[in-house]
Amino acid sequence: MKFEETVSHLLSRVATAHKAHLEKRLAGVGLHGGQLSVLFELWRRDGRRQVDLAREIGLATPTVNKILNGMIEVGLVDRTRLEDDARATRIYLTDEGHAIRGRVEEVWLEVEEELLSEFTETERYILFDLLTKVRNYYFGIDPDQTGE
Amino acid sequence: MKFEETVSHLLSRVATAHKAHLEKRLAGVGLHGGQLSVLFELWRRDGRRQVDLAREIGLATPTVNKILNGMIEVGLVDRTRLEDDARATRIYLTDEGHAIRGRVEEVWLEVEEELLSEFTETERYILFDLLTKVRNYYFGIDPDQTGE
DNA sequence: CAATGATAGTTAGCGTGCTAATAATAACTG
DNA sequence: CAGTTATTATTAGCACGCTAACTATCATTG
Repeated sequence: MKFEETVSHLLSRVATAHKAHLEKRLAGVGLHGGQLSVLFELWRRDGRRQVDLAREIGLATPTVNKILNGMIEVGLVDRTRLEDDARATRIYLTDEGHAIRGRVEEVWLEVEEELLSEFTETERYILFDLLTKVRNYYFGIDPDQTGE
Repeated sequence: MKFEETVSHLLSRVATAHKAHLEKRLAGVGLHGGQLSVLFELWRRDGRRQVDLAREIGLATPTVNKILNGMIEVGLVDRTRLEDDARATRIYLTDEGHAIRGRVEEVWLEVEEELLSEFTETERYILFDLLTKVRNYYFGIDPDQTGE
């Protein structure tokens, strides 16, 4: 059997390569990959609970917790306890968390453009469309029916 | 700016979701994701040096080293020192390393079919083609010219 | 209102990826 | 052939993803 000719194998290779590539580029603005995925969500809406962030990003809560600890250390976000629910916390962007957005967008556009330069206009559209389908496939799977 | 509408962001989401999905499926045959990528390469050709495996798979040598240590522990491969070069080692599949192949192929076909069931015949071909382009983009970048 | 169950965050521990730094050996060069 | 350079494997240490297990709190229900 030729594993190399499967979409799954291709996806795996592309996945790690893409992540490694992003990591290198983000180093220029002092960010890590995981931090960026959280920032994307916080830039959309501030002051949410960790569990809500995690669900939206599609990561496990311990993963988000660890990433947030790192972000608090470098001063990108603050963690505030809720008054009406002592279990939960709200995550707020600091001034630095807001300020870094411009630089990140620059890098992001560069990365996107460099990657897309390999493709024609039509291919870009199709690639986006097909990847969206793959994403929906994974995030559409009901977690309760995932296991056996 | 809408990060969600970039291919890079889509790729990131799909990347982690796909890897997590693979990991769950592979648990059924007692394998981890990294081990599988090494197995793919060893099934193609046995008895290669770690550095050659790493280059072919597209991983850093310390990463491959760690994965191999785990595989030796569970008895999938053996590590042999070269006689004519005391620095290098050769990695050989054990009987178990060969034997597991059938079960892995079954799982692999399942995963592939389930994912592809979302797509038409034409879309599958295009998806494979576009992902191949992305892979070539990342692995075609000359490491010497990567930096600034 | 006491007991039970659900929820939020955290800790511990593992596998996978990286870079930087070491040690040992091979290869090359003056 | 002595000294430098290059190569191979390894170690240490970090980020990121997961599950399992724990604590604290809230909600529900007897």
